[in-house]
This record gives sequence, C-alpha cells and structure tokens, in this order.
Amino acid sequence: MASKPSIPKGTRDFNPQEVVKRNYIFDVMRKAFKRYGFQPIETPSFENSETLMGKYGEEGDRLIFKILNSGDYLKKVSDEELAAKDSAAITSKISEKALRYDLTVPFARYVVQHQNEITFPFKRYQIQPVWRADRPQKGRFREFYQCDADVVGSKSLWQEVELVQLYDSVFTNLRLRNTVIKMNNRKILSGIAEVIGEEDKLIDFTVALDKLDKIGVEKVKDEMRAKGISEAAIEKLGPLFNVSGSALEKLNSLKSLLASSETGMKGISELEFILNTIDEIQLKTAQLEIDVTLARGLNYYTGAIFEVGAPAEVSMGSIGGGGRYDDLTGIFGLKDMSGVGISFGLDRIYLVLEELGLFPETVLESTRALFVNFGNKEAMYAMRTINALREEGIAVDLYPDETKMGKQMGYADKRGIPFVILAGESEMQSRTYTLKNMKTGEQQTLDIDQLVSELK
RNA sequence: GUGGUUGUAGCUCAGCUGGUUAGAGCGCUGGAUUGUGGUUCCAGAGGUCGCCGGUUCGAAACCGGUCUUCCACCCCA
Repeated sequence: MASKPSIPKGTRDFNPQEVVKRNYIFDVMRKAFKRYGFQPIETPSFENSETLMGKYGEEGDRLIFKILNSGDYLKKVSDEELAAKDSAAITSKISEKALRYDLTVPFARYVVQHQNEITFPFKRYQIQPVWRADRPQKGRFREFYQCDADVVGSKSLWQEVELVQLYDSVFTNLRLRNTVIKMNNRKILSGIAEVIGEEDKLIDFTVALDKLDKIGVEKVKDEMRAKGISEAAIEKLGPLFNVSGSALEKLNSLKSLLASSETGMKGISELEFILNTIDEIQLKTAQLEIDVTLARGLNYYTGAIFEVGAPAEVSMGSIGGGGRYDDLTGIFGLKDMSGVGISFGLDRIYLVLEELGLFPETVLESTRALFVNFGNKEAMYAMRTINALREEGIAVDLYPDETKMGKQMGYADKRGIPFVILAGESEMQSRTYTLKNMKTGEQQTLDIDQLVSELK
C-alpha cells in the first residue's frame, strides 16, 4: 500500500479560499506598482549557480537550493574527492544550477544581460516565488513569494521618497494600518565604524548592532567584544545607544557623533532629505522612523536601508525590506549603475491580514448565483439564461445533477453562493425566475431583465 | 546548520503511572422533510494512534531512529 502522499517541509498547498485571498493581495500590489510606473518582468525559477553563489554571504550559500545535474552527475568527481567527503568542493561539480533565492540578484543579472534593450532609468516590478533551504517557522517557509519594485539607473533620492510612498500606498490599500517603515543608511553605519576605528569589522559590527532591541545593550557589547572589536571602540559607541527622540532629533545627535566622517555625514544628509520630503508630502497610514541599529539585509546595500514591521499587535518578523545598492550590477560587469528597491513578503502579509481579519468579505465570493436543477427540460431553460447572464459578466452556475432540492441548496450554502435561482415548470410558463437571497431567505419572482440588474 | 517541541477520525482535541472491541465535539452520509439551505431530532460511515524498529505476556502510551509541526538561535520576507 502506498503511504499517505505528502509535500516537502516548508511548502504548502493552497485551497480555493486561500488562493483567492492571496490573489487579492497580488492585485493590490500589482495595481500599485503599475500606478507608480513600474513595468513587470519575470525571470527563470532557476539560475546558473555562479549567478547566485557568493551573492548572499556564507549563510546565503548554505540556504540556496542546488539542483543536481542531469545524467551521470558523479562523472566529474574524482575518487579522492569522493573519499574526502568534502561536500563544498563536490557541490560545484555535481550541481550547476540553483533555485532563485531572491528577486534582486536575478534582476541585476537581467539588467546586465539586457542593458542594450533597456531604457534607463528602468523601473521594474516582479512577483514570483523564491526558495530557501531554511528551517521552517511561523511566517518562514522554504517556498514563498516576493513582490519587488526596483529602479536602476538613477541616483536620485526621489526614488527613495517614491518607494516609501509605495509602501504606504500598498499597506493603506490593504487596510493594514500603523505599519512602521524603518529607515537607516549604510553610509551612517560605515561612518560609525570609521569614527570608532573599526572599519574592517563593519559587517560584524552591524550584525551585532542590529540585535539591540532584541538582546539589549550589554549583550550587543558582548557580541562586539567576541568579534574582536576593541573596548575603546565600544566606549565611543556610547552615544549611539542613547539616540532617541523624533527622527530629526535622532539625526541631530548622530551629526555630532559623525562630524569627523565624511561618509557618515553624507548618509545623514541623504536620510535628512528623504525624511524632510516625506514630512512635506505626508504618508497616509504608515509611520516612517529612523532606526540606526537597522543593519539587516544584504551586504550589497550602500545607501538607504528599509525594513517594514507589521503592526505591533501581531508578532511577525518583517513584512518587507529593501535598500539602495550602488554596485550590484558591478558583480556582473556593469559599472556605475545604481539601483534602489523594496520587497514585500506576500506570505507574511497574508498571515498578518488573516490575524487581523482584514480581508474584505467580498473576496471570497466566487459564484454569484446557482440555478437549481429540476431535470433536463428545466435545465435547458436555465442554461439559456445562464449564457445570457455570463455574457453580462455575472458568474453563475447550474447544479449539474437533478437531485433533491435540499442538497442543492446546501451546496449553495456551503460554497457561500449568495443567490439561488429556481426555474421550474411554473417559472418556465411565465418566463420568470424565482430569485432566493440565501442570507435573508427572501424570494422574489423576476423576469430576465430584472434578474440581470438584481445580480449585477 | 544547533537546541527543544509536536504528531490519535476530515478538523479541534481527550485517552490517568503500559491492561479487553481507542473516545468526544464539530464536520461528513442517509432519514424525519418528493419546490427550499443555515436550526432541531434520529441513524450511520470513518482510525494499521505519523512511519520503521526495539523493550514487554501485552504498547497509542516506554526506548531508539526517521519524517512532520511549531519554537529559540543563526539568518531572513
């Protein structure tokens, strides 16, 4: 006997209700992307390994799903290598392709490859699944969707301003209020590292700093010490841990800390511009905050760093992130092409909307009305009407079998179909229809025109 | 990748320190109700207790492995 079928860890099936709700989110995003002037592209679900490997740090390489070569994949591996059991060395010989890990790197590859066809600045959006060989948790899957909007070929900070507005617009349209858009700037982080004389430990330093709100000042300092950052340097960070107040106040205290760093001051002025501009324009529902400890994200960010947190009442990691990367296409041989982009985590946004009950009731309605089947003669009468209604763009259906009415009504009820139409012998004679509202139980007798306007 | 946790009917879960034929609620099927669903009543179907192995006279329960779930770390959407 075959054992019960199953799906791989961290993957999911979606039932009709779930797909409909996911599509609702996709629609909101797609419309917003379009309204902001982004154009859609798609890239393959798998890339050449060399395109992906090494782009996300050591941790990232581990999380990339590798695809085994076809055919005799051990052919290129020598007996010595096999005996040594050196997985890392063997991997590159038995696997030349890998599943997409995010949408940004494939996009960079796309830009370089199609640079002569693209008109810059190029604004593209991309909604596709990505895969990570991570250990699943709540809101963390091995297959999930990212929805990215990026602009390449412009260094203007107006892009950052627009992306903040795009976040605000999407979350507002999803009725998700009080999202927090946290912003930082990589130049500020570099500036701090410079000021404390630990430039070469930038990554270790930022990773530790990023944990501040989670583990507290002392543990952050411990981690910095563990990574070899000097006591004197940690001492100089003192003011950083006490940065508080409004966004502009935070910027001011940073200014005194970073006065001696040209890079740091550049980061501050960038942040200041974005902040002031947004302040002028105003956001609808999101809050824009400065978070100097925000350092997550990939090592390729060079300017702005974004992260969006869900409203405080739901416990969920970030539901979006992004930033500016001045040199991403450089990896693929195209210099001086600055890009900035943001990403939405569809699956996490879904969980948040579900938890807060924010899906509109109407998204679940699939079929508007169901015709009861009274037999072939009546079904023929119904089918002509069904065709007419479908021409009008109304989703209607005929119950396929001639069974007891109770069963047919029960079917409509369970499927959440709001109307049932009875068209039996008496209705046929008077060329009418009995329309039953399943919510109120009310029934009325209508002719075809009335039926159409009632269902529209 | 490290540490922990979970798995019993379609779903949510009981099942005491191992002891006959494994239970409940909801759901499902049929009937009460041959042109009226959601309520009520009656009847019924459905489980190799995640999987493999071990301990035992006897395992859903104890042990080991494995898969899965969720959680923390790492990292991230």
